[in-house]
Amino acid sequence: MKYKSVTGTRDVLPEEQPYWRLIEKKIAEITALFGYQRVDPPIFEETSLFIRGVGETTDIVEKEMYTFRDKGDSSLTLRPEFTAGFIRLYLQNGLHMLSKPVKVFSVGPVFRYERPQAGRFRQHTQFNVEAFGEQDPAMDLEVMSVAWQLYAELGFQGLKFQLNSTGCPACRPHYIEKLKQYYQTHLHEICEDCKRRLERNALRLLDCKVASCQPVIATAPVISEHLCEDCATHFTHLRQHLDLLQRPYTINHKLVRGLDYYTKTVFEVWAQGIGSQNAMCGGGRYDGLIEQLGGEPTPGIGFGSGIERIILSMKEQKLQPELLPGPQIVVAHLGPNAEKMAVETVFKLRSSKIPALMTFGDRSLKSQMREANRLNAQFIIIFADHEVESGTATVKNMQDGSQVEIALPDLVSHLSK
RNA sequence: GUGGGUGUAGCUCAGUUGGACAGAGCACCAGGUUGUGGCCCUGGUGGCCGCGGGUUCAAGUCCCGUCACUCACCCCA
Repeated sequence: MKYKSVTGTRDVLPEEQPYWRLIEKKIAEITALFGYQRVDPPIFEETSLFIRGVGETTDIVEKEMYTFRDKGDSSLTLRPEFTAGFIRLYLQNGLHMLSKPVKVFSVGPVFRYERPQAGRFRQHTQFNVEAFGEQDPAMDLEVMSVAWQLYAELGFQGLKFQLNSTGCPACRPHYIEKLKQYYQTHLHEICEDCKRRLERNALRLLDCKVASCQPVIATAPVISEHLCEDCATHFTHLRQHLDLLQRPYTINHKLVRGLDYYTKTVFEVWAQGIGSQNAMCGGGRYDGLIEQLGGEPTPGIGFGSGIERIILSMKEQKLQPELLPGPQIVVAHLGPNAEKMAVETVFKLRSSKIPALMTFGDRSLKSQMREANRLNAQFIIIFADHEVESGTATVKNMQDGSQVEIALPDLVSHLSK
């Protein structure tokens, strides 16, 4: 085969379309229910937007971005995430002048040059929700609930939030310092990756998966005990809201986000039978990011959820969407005059909004019927010599096998019943 | 970037210690009913056995390389 799809990309075939249609429908319904408006930023932006937005020390920026120069020698990058582009859109189009919060969402492809594995691709489709300009913990609850409701309506069982606070510039540095000090006293016990993390991204130490690191993690200082008063109060109120709604959650001290810009709330939604690596979504608050990208100091919170992962999980959990409807009518024909009648009829049916298709070529009636059967047609209309002479159509019900002869002028009204 | 597994028909896979034209099921096409589907039966289309090199009288089978897929790590949705 000469051409094949690029590593880490995939084709969505007809069999999978019902999943996509269902998820798109639920997204449209739920975002409307919560009052979020759709925006669609372009899929590439100036590279510097992502470098500043995502944070300089993460792998995403260092080696995972699809960065290229265009013919004008501008450095552009296929978006590796949504948030930075959203903020640019928000600032550029004056959405920041609207009353707060400004609540938006989008669905579309994002790109990262990673090694593909289960539920991970170089191009994947992300559902992203953001709320700008509101710091009330009830805002956090609302954004989290959008994600929750999507998975609940798709039929996932045993949903649970994983929740943590990652602090703010006032308190996090102190915590990180404590964490580093602690790890300095356990250097001989930790893995090589963790030694690297200690220098680069100390919070990441906490979700190391190496067995020998687990005892060290277990007795490490916990961030929720080192929050400043502002962050601690915010966290407490969010938990009270979750309790109020009786939404199950686990305080997960090991839950940290890879991107530098997160502050306070970080969360994931887990579903039954799905491991921590298959969190349905990841999100959190980023109260400093908008200012960092050139706006007024503005709080923000959002999440991203990979559609391919949702579908993967739906398949694992045997959550099947309804099949998309097939054509109702197949028009079969034997002989050249009959084919002309078939052509006219199939167009007439479609203009009456009846889904119809005709068979092509000179084929036996048997094979045309097989095709109708395969397509799950409700009716097959047969044209041959007899129908041509009498100006009628033979209409056969594919479910019960009954058939009637209908005068052509009455055909549409007969089938509309 | 690191490590493990796997590459044979459109799909799922068999191919015995290297040995004769490379197989099955499903799918597709045709016939069994020259105007009637699903079930059944018969036949057919379809493979440089991922690619390149090597060993050998002989390679789908063994060796090396490479690419791809896949799982895990790193990182992250």
